[in-house]
Amino acid sequence: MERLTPTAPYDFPQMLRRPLSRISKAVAIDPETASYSRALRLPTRIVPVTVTDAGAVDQPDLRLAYPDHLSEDEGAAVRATVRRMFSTGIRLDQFHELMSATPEWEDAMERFRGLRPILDADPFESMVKVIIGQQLNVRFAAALTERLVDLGGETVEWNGVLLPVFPSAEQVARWSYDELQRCSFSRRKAEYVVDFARSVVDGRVDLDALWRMTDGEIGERLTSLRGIGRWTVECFLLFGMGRPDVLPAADIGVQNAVRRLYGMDRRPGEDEVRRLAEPWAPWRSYATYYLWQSLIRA
DNA sequence: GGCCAGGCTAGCA
DNA sequence: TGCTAGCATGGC
Repeated sequence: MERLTPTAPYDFPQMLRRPLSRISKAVAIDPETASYSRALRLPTRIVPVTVTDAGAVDQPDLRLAYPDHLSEDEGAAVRATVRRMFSTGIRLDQFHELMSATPEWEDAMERFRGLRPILDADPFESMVKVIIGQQLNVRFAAALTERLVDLGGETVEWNGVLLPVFPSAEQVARWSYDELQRCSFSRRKAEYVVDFARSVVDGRVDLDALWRMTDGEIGERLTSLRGIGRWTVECFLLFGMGRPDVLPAADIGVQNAVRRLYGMDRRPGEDEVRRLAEPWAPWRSYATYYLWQSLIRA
């Protein structure tokens, strides 16, 4: 058991009550004990991890457990991944300070105090989930993601439980479009997902290289692939790369949430959202996440 | 039953 | 560059 020492405020129980789209079969959440378990895919092996919090919002005590037979390098990789996924290095107090200057945000900032997104474990998984989420209601998107995990069929044993593992790019690349269509994927969505996996496997897309790129460079690289547009890249930057200042201003959900928060009589357009959001920089990703939350927990 | 959902592509002006 | 039809499916 290792301590992860995030900065306060940090509301772990609230983070576990996430929007449906971020929950898949590959993640086991126990609300009773406030614990989060899943398998991580390292280059060398699959590693199950469990994260718990024995503290409170203003004194978080986040802890990480994983099997003790890992090498030093593997342990370091697991710790780095979990720290990134659980946003332990983010100074959320600065975000709260910034947004508290806007009266429209007062209620949301109080309700969501300490809330951070739980990011995806790796870029491949993230992109696949975002492509699945295009233009679909979140519930159905979550169901499709579960079927994808089922199709992979891989599990790892951890504390007496079998944890399903999100399929690798190599696995998905071998599937046919038909296989995904039988899981209720549209033909196009099946093509987008499988083709993306194939471009990762054959090296046309270097996911590791993305970490060293700017948001703009990542967008340029990824939107050149069929099925990946601006919205998809923005969500990928948010949930896959953990970039802090992304604003999907064309997103219907963001527009609906802004409309409600600001008491508008119609849905604002992309430009209007962008203008309104200027003062939220450099925290526009967190503002976006809180807006989505406000829709789900209305 | 119809409209909508945390869009994208291809085709056209 | 900017607009639009078509896509596919489940939720409500």
